[in-house]
Formats: sequence, structure tokens, C-alpha cells
Amino acid sequence: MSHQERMPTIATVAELAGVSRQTVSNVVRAPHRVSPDTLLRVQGIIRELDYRPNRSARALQARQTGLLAYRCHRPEETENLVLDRFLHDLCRAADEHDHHITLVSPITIDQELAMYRDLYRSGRVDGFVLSGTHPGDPRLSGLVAEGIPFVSFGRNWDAPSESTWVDVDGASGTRQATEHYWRSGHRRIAFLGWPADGAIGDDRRDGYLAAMSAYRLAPLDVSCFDRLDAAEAVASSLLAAPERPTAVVCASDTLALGCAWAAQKLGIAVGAELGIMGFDDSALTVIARPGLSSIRQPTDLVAQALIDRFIGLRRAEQPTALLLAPSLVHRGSS
Amino acid sequence: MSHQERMPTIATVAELAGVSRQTVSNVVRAPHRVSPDTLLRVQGIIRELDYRPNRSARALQARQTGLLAYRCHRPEETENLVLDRFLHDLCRAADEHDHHITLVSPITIDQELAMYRDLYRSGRVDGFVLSGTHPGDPRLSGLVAEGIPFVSFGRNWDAPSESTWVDVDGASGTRQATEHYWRSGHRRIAFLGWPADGAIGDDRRDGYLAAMSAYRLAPLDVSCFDRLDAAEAVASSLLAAPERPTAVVCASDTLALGCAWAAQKLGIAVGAELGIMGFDDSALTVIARPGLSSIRQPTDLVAQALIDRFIGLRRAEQPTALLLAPSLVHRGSS
DNA sequence: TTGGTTGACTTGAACGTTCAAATCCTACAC
DNA sequence: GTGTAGGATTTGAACGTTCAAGTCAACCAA
Repeated sequence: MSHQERMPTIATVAELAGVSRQTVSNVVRAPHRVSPDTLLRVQGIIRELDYRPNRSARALQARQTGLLAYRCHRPEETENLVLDRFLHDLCRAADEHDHHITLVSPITIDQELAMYRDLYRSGRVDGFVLSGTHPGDPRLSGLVAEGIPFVSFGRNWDAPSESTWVDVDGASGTRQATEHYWRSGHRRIAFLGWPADGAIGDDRRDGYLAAMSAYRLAPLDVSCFDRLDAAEAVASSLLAAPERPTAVVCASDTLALGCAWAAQKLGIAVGAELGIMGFDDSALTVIARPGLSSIRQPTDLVAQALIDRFIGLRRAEQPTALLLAPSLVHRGSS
Repeated sequence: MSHQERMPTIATVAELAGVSRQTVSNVVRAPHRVSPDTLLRVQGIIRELDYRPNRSARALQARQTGLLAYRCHRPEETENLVLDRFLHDLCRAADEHDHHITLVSPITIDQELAMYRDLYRSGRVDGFVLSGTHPGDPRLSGLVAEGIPFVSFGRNWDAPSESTWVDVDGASGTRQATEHYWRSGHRRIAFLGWPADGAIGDDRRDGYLAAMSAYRLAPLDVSCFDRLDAAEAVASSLLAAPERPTAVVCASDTLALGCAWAAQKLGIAVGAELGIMGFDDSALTVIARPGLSSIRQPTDLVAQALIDRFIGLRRAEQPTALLLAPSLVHRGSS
């Protein structure tokens, strides 16, 4: 690694251009304040030296770093396939506003709040982006209590109007899926979900139940934990029944894949004889054959909305909430 | 979001404790320079105010941010399951040295280098962590040429001694797998890899070939692109042969899963009749049944070594290279 | 006493920006 | 000719730290 010579600063540019530091600053930040000829001259020097303003100095004076912290999800977490996509979209969205995402990886939840507090108070970051919020989430109440700026992907379950969040309307997704099957002529539509949890799982179930009730169809609602083998077992008995469903709306891709396996074992042709709809449009959809249809969360829109709103918070805007509708992605299984 | 009152600074603490700023600084950074009683008094005030030094100010004066940039991988990339784990380990390792990872998401490769240059010259980050390097990688040569500090997960293929890197010895992994099968009594061991690429794929193949040659066994080496359907097709014909292999070492988990599917279709019991070894120990291993045995890269060690070495670079240490051995993780399929 | 050493602490400047106020110049109206 | 307004530019200070050099007192040896 070659020895580092000193980077050019605003003073270097000023001297070479024969103007003051402030004028150089204006050239960069407020060109309209500078006369056309000096503008051109200074810009020339800037290009020549390949000068760019030092971010630390800027951060110090503006008391803003342009950095947002996000918790790097643990690799074992089931949802990480969606979150992976979300993280990517988040970086993109941040980039567009000249912001960046920095990662933290706390171990325990207590540690997490302490870390956030530390990061914020030491001025390392301007605030936080949370994801995977749940009822009773101590991060939401904790950050609100400390007055630390943050936005979350996932609603503030306990106090929806006290913080800014963007979430995906799971009920809308399962409703769309159920409607889709209804319009395709299905009349025995089942739901394979998670045990009642007072949160995301129920939300997704509710959309299905609402649609079924609107069509005056009897709901067929089973549930198990989010694991392939569990899903396969439950789906097996579901599909072995004499009047078996012709379509299954699932609360996750994992459940959907388990269901597909069960169908395959029973010799039921997925797609032709049985419609299956997953949730999240994760990498699992490609592994199934035929490809798994799935309900896709618009993570790109979520990310953009979150970044926009975070920047809004600094202008002392009020907390806002936004619920986005997911959309169906059709593959062979529906 | 409540109105922000001003954070306490080093001056606030100094005034309250009746000492100078520098003494407070010493209390935090070099406690041994301070007399026991003032130390205690100042620490009391610090705790009371919950003061912590401002990172931007520190960064400005030290000309170091404690930030490393890492490229957020695109969700479509096949390797992202390993890289996900790596990123997590990287955060951990950085944390332990009071550093943080910030993400960037460039679109094209030209943009990527330009972005790195920009981030570095504006003093936003101290350097970079690359991953997924390949022969002819313009990032390696580009960063070296500009004298920008970086380390890479993945060797510097073109100029191994010109930059600091840590990599996993793929050949060692496939050699271990082959040896394992040999010791278990297998004699017809095949390798399912990628088309020759002069890089990772060949490395993994070489380990297998070396082991086979050491045992004086005839190699059975087939290849296809890293896709499930392609792997299934190739494996089908491989396993349909009269003298079919009793074990297959694969260059990736994707290939291994495709191979498992082929076996299943042909009615060959994976595990009992056919050993299959994947590579990367990704989430795919859990999807297969029986669970897929796989060669696991020690991403945690890689991450730690990289961070250590990066910090070493600042002390003007010479570039170093490190090759770590992967290990076998046994599940049902071997 | 003198001079040197050590330890505890302070002072002034610097890091590279930008804000707020001040200065300078030109143009224009009366 | 005087006053005023406005635009272009400069100056000084501040953001919150740390480094380098300084002061000051206490201690000890010659």
C-alpha cells in the first residue's frame, strides 16, 4: 500500500484559485451565489485536484453524519431472504439521498438498545431503521422514549401513531390470492398459516377469512410452525381428506413448499389439480417445481418510503404510517 | 419525535468537573495520566451526563472514521447465501475493533470503482472489504493503483502479493471430501463441478483430482452451470450409467441438490446408496432430505482475519495472504 | 541554594467544514 | 453628488476533538 500523501482540502483549492475558502464552499454547495467566471475557474481547479469535501468535517459542523444504522439480521432467521432483498433496496434508497447504511450486530435485545443509544449519542449515526417489529417490541418503545429518530419496516404494534413506519398489508395479499382463486373457479380454498400470534400471522389469515366470508364460502383454516416438515405433515392430512381443497393460500413460502411436497407425495399435480400460493416471493419459489407462485412484498417501495420519511423527521415532521399492498407473482403452482 | 436538546460535549464535562478539556479527554483515552481523585470525579460527571465523545470530531482530527465499506451483494447472486453469513461475521469482527461496516450498492463495475474512489477521497470510509474476487477483477488492480486501502475475501488472482487477502482453500475442501469417501470404502467417486473457469471452480476440481490421483483411482469429472435443472440433468445421466458412482463431490450446494433430485427420481437412496457432498453449507442443505452434507467455509475466521489485517495496513504493514481450510459438515447425505 | 526531573494539569492550535456577519464594489435613483 | 440597494466576496468564529508545547508545583540530588 503506497504512502498516503495529504488529500487536497478546501484551503488548497482556495489558494490555487485565488479565492477564499467560503467561495469554494459556495461553488460546491450553492453555485448560484458565485459569479459565472469564478465558478468556472474554481470548478476547473476542483476537477484538476479531484477535490471533494471532507465528510467528517461536514458532519461535525452540520451535526449530521448522513448515516443510518440497520441491524444485520442473523443468518439463521427464517425471514432473512426477504430482509436480504430489503437491505439491498434500502442501500439504494439511501444512496439516492446521499445517505448510507451502516450495520450493527447486537447479540441480545438489551445490548441492542444500549448499542443504539451509544451510536446515537456519540453522533455516529443520525438514526435507525428497524425491521421485523412485533407486538411488545422493546426497541420501538425504547427509542420513542429516548427521543431517538428512527423508522421501521413493520408497524408499531403497540402505539401505531407514535413512530414512523411502513408496512406491507398482509391481509391484502392473502385476500388478493383468495380472490384470484375464486375468479379462476375454485370453491374449496384452504389457508395454511402459523399458529395465532396476534401479529403478522393473524394479519395474513384475516385477509383470507375476509375474502371467504365475502364469497360466502366456508373457510378451511389450518396452521403449523414455519418449518418444512411440519407443513408437509399438516398439508398431507389436509390433502388426504375426501373433499380436499383445490387451492391453498399459505402464510409463507416455507409452508407453501411443504405443501407442494405433500401434494407431490400424494400424486396430486401441483398447478393443474392444486393451486398453491406462497408468501414473500423468496428464493424458495425457484426451488419448487413447478415454480411457486407467491405474494411479493414491494420492498423497494418500502425502502424508499422509509428513507423519505426519515429525512422528513429531521424537518420535525410528525410521525406517519404507510401500508403498502403486496402483489401476486404467478408461476406454475397457481 | 421530541425536540432534541444539545448533547453534552467534552467542554460541558470539563466545566462541571472544574478541569480542562484535555484532562477529560485523558480520562477517557488515557486514564493513567490522570490522578486517581480527579479521575474518579470526572468519571462521575461523565456517567451523570451520559457523555460520550463525538465521533465526527474524533474522525476529523484523527483523519480516520472507523468505517469500512462493503458492497451489498445483489439478491440474485447465487453465492449470496454464504456472503450473507460472511457479512454477519464481518460486522461482528469489526465491532470488536470499534469499527463498523457501511454498505454501498453500485450498479455497474465502473460505477463501483468510481464510488469507492469517491467514498475514500471524501473521507467517508477508511477503506474497503471486497468479496467474490475473480481473475482480471478490475477492483483489485484499480484500488491497488490508487493506493486505496482494502482487503479481500477471495485471493488477488492476478497479483497475489500486491494486496492483502484471505481466502478459503477450495481444493482442500474437495480433497477432504474425497478422502472421507475413500476411507468409508467408496471407490467410484465422481465430481460434479462448473465448466472450467480458471478460478474457484477449477480450484475445487483440483482438490478432487489430486485426491483421486493419490489413491490411483480414475477420476469421473462432469460439469454444468450452477443451476438446479442443469445439475439434475447431468446427474441423471451420470447416475444412469451401468457402473454408476457411489459418491459425488459437488462444487456447490445447488449442484448437490440437483444431484439429490436426480437420485430420488431414479430411486437411488441418497445417503445409503449414494453419498453426496455439497459446498458452502448454505440454507439449501436444510431443504434437501436427507439433509445435505456440505463443505463449510469458516467465514467467521475469514472475517476476523480480514479486519485484523486491515487494521495492520494502517500501521504500514506489508500485504499478506492467508488461506484457510474449510471443514466437512456431515448430514444425512454422506 | 541551585538545578534537574517528574507528574498533573492547562493552553493554543489544528483537523476541514460552514454559518453569520462584515466588507467591497458597482449600479442606479434622486 | 449623495445615498441606497444588491451582488460578489471575504473574515472570524464555531462545530468537538486531540496533539504538542507549555506551566506549575513538588520532590530529590548535588
